[in-house]
Amino acid sequence: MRYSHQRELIKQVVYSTNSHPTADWIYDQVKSSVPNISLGTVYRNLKQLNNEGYIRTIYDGSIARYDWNMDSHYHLKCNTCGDLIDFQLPNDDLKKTVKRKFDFKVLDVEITLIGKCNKHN
Amino acid sequence: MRYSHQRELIKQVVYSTNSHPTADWIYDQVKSSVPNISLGTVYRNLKQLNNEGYIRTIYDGSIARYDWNMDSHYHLKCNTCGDLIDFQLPNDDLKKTVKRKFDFKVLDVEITLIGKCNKHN
DNA sequence: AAATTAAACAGTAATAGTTCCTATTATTGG
DNA sequence: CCAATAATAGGAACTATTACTGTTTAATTT
Ligand SMILES: [Mn+2]
Ligand SMILES: [Mn+2]
Ligand SMILES: [Zn+2]
Ligand SMILES: [Zn+2]
Repeated sequence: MRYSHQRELIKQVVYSTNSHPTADWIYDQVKSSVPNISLGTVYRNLKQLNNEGYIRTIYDGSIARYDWNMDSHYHLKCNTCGDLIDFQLPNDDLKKTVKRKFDFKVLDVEITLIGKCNKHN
Repeated sequence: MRYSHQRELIKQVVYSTNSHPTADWIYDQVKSSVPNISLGTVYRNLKQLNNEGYIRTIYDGSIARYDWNMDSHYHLKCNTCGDLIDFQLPNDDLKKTVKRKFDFKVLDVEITLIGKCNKHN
């Protein structure tokens, strides 16, 4: 992967926030340095940064958000303000612990384990 | 909510499978009984069935799938064949237990807890 | 049973997020 | 410096979903 000014800026923007930004938000930020960058460039580079392991892509309902934090961690999603908050836990008694530690009322738990099923051994 | 033939069929289709079907797949199924049903009708009714608590909507990456199983349960997503498989577990030592019980190699765990954060008490 | 009312409909246009295409520009190894 | 080609800007295309509108249908009232 060859160096590109745009990709470097995009990476910096993702690394500058804990807000799990969308492509659009990142686009707006980078535009202040490179006014005529195109949204396609943002998406292309986000995908590359994802594939190279610099960032990860998480889906918030149907929209993609980007996360510089590559540690194994989970997210609390507030369905009032939309915030996505990092958390890390030993997996025991999730709801109660989250209520106690984060003062976060869990209404819905979504767990997806991604991997390979036994059809492909 | 007034009775509708279309909604009844849509509900039956969702209840007839464990595959967590997409709107499009449901549309195709229902078309065999009601050839000129429109996709908008499928989406509208799926949303109503969801709001009335007959089915739930789950997001598989960026696309919506529908699930008749209203019990608290989780999903295994195979990233080779795309299958979404139900599972239910006490939340302890997830990866190892899943590997042992389901012969499913977990590459990535996604957990989202949806609720309300402490800003809204 | 006919008339009335409004929910649900089919068909289609619009929207939003994302990817694709192409001619041009920028990076880099030699 | 130059040639090779990766990356870009700008815009078209695509996909899943929602919104709009005139018509049909289910339910309620005469
Ligand atoms: Mn995170
Ligand atoms: Mn399920
Ligand atoms: Zn909040
Ligand atoms: Zn599989």
